[in-house]
Amino acid sequence: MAPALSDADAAALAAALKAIADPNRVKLLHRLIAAAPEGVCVCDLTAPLGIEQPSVSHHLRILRQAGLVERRRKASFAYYSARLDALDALAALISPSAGRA
Amino acid sequence: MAPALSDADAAALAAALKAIADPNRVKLLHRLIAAAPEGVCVCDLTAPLGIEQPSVSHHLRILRQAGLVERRRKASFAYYSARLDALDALAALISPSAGRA
DNA sequence: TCACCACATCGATACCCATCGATGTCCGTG
DNA sequence: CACGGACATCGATGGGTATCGATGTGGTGA
Repeated sequence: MAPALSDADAAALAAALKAIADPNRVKLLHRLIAAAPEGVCVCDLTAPLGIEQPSVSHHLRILRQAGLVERRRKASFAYYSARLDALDALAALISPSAGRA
Repeated sequence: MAPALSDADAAALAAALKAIADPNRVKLLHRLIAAAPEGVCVCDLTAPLGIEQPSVSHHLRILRQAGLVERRRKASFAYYSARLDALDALAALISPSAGRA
C-alpha cells in the first residue's frame, strides 16, 4: 500500500475531503448520486436545499473543481451528475481495509 | 440505500468528513492506521508532522471527538490508535457502490 | 431586435479554524 | 515534597469560506 504518503498526497486527499465536508454539499452529492447516471439541473436543487441559487452554484463549482461531479449544458440549463468512480476512489483512500488483500 | 438523508444526517456526515479534511489530520490518521492496532504516543507524532505539540494535540482531539481515533493513557504518555471500523463505515457512506448489492 | 430565463460571477459580511507560545495538569522520580 | 517530563488547554492572530443581493452572460422565443 502507500507506506510513505507525501505532503502532496496528504494535501490532495485533504482537499478532496474538504470538498465534501459541508452539509449542503453532502446533500447535493446525495441527490446527484440518487439521480445517477441522470443529471439534475440547478433549478431543481435550489428549493430542496433551502439556499439561494448563487450558493448552489458555488457548492456545485467546488464539487466540480474537486472532480466529483460533471456538468452537461443543454440550452440555458446546466445538468450536474455525480462521478461515481471518483467517489469510490475517494472512499477507498480513507478505508483502511481497502488496501489489504 | 439511504433514500431521504435528513438535515441531521447530512450535518453528521459533513462533520465527520470535516474532521479528516485537513492535511495534518490525514497524515496523523495514515500513521495511526499504519501502526494499527498498536498505539502511537504524541511525542512520536510531533517531529514527522513538522508542527508543534499543541497543534498535534489539537488535531488528535478533533479526530477523537469525531470517533475516528482512540486514546489509551499509560503513565504520563498518551497512545493514540485509529478506529478502523469507524473509518470503514465512513468510507462506505461516501461510496455510491457501497449501498448496492 | 428585444425581452426573458437559467445559471455564473462579483463584492461584502460574518463566521469558523489552524497555528503557536505560554501556561496548566497529571504522574513518576529522586 | 520538590523536580521534571508528557500532554492538554488557553488566548491571540491570521487566513479561509459560506452566504446572499446585485450584476453579468448566454441562449430562447416572440
